[in-house]
Amino acid sequence: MAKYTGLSVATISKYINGGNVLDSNRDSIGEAVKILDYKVNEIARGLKTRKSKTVGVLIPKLDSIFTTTIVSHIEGVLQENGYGTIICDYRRDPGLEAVKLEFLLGKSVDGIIIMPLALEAEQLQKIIKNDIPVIFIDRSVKGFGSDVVMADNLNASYSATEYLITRGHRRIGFICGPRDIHTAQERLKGYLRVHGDYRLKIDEALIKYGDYEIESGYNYTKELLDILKPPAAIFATNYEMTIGAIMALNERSVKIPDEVSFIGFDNIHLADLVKPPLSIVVQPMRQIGETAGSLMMRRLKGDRTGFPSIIRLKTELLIKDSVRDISGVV
Amino acid sequence: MAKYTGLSVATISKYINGGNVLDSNRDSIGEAVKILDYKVNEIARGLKTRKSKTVGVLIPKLDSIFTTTIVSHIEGVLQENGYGTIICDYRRDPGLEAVKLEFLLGKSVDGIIIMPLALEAEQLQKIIKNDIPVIFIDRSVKGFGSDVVMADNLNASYSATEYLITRGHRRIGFICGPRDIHTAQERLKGYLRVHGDYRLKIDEALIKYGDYEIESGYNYTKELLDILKPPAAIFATNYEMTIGAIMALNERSVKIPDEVSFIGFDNIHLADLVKPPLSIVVQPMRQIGETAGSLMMRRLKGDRTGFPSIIRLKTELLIKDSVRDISGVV
DNA sequence: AAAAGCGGGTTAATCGTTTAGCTCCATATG
DNA sequence: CATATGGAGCTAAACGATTAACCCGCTTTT
Repeated sequence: MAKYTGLSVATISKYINGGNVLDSNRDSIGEAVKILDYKVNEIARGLKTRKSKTVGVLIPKLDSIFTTTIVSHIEGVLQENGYGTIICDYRRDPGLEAVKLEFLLGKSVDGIIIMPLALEAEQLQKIIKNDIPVIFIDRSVKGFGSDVVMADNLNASYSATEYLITRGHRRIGFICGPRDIHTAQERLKGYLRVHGDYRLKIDEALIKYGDYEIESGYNYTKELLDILKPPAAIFATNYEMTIGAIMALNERSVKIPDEVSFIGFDNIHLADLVKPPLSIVVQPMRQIGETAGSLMMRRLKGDRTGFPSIIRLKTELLIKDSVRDISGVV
Repeated sequence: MAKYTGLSVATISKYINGGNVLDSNRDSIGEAVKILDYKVNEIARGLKTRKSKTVGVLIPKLDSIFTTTIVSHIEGVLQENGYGTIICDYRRDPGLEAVKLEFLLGKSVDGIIIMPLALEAEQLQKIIKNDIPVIFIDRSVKGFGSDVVMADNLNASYSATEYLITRGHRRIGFICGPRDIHTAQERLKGYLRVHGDYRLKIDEALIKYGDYEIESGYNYTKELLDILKPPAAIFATNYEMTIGAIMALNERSVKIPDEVSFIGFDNIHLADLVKPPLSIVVQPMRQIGETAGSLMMRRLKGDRTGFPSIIRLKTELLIKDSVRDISGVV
């Protein structure tokens, strides 16, 4: 390049990075770029600027629509800004989670977006010594002050449960996520709070702690059906457990909503696939991804306004035909 | 590092890259690594070796289990080998497809794994001027000699259709993918070939060309139900169209398999979710991902044996209860 | 005993950028 | 007219590794 134009590399660097260059030179460099098909070598640039123009995305699993839809939109925003997205799936393995986090840092990513599982603040602190931006999605890590983008899980669960209550349901089976996951705690809180607000007693037997996998949705639904006074409604609180619950209900030939009313989570496709169409809590996956992506871009540009910001995005309760109104029935 | 040990950087480089170093020095360097918490700067290394230790993965959509499961296993293999996976979702947009491909190359990836849509050989040739390894998954690009890893679509479709035929079905609705996609062509070939082998006539009205989206599965299923002599069985040939088909059948309250027999594709979760459980053609997603990943690793190591290799992986026909045996019925 | 071989080290160039600091020249200012 | 001012370009040093070329001294070979 320098040779072709007869200019020094410094001038060319100026041209590329928008410095002052004479029009005539500007033209000749532009021409050279075309002819030599010049592309900046981002690696060399990265060495100098200590920026790799990539961000790492660390997620628990890549085979769940919820996660991948978010990732897809993160990737979209980042790519528009010239940033690459290095993805790491830790397969819900706490060991891998830390390993892959280190791996990402080894690749000198400029920022990290994490959907954490078992990661703890201390550990994070140790692994991430340079202060690159970290954004959590869906869940946060206690004691680690950082931006978080998540759905408003508490209200999501509150209003779904409230919907059941106002339709006359009093015994509502609740298939919850793991006790140690923040999202799950929030969803449980919503369930509990609405019971309090409506002065309803809580029957612990109706609360099942699953592990967010199909299997547990399946097993706990069966358990719920088997207790002495089975619930008149079941609320499954994530994508996979919704699938499992439906499998169990189908297997037992339980009629929805005649015998049991049902509300699921996330699984918007599923909603219309089974008969009758299911009422579903829908998380704003696209919005979560885009918000996380653009927040990351802001942080990468050095804008620390509002740090650490906790962004809760509204969920939607999609009403279909899987809930029976028994409020009139005595 | 060099300062700490009193050795030259060259010696340290040898240590890192496995050259001959005196035991005593080896120890002291090892100690220095610990104390200084030294990590090789892959960017600097990349500048010299012209390797970024990252592989680009270009896919049409990140919100389909089929794709993401594959990506997840690709990522797994690559990560084990120290390679990062930069992902790009082109959202089934041919424009974006080329743009993101260039983007990936701009990030100096060492190799590229593509699930192509509209990309053509010529275009590819132009974009990829340096001869980095390219591996196609699921579909190939005509005229571009490169490794391909895919499911054996022809046989998959052949045996699913054959299964229907041997159960007495003669009019089999076939919801095919787009005419210009190789995978879809292969699946169609299987359908046609088995008809030939069994000396059955083909009714063009039973073949619907969808676009691999839910919507088209839904619409074409309805169309199939509406023709004068509707098919006794329907075979949907991808994940999304299987969902759509089931939605349509549900909406029309068509009983499976009493009124219509059904075989779906890929959607293994769905299989048990609906009543009755669906028979499904299952692609070996994990195997596709792992094969593509390790093939990429081999190519990156310079092993060109068998190039270009076209790897077809066996699919499985998962038999459940959605097909009625009418071979005895006259 | 001299030559050859080799293990283990060093030096210095290099990869392709960015950037601080300098020079040069033209224009504006007092 | 002498002096600031500042635009545009250049030089050269970095960034942190790899690597070719070379050197030293010990062992082995003849």
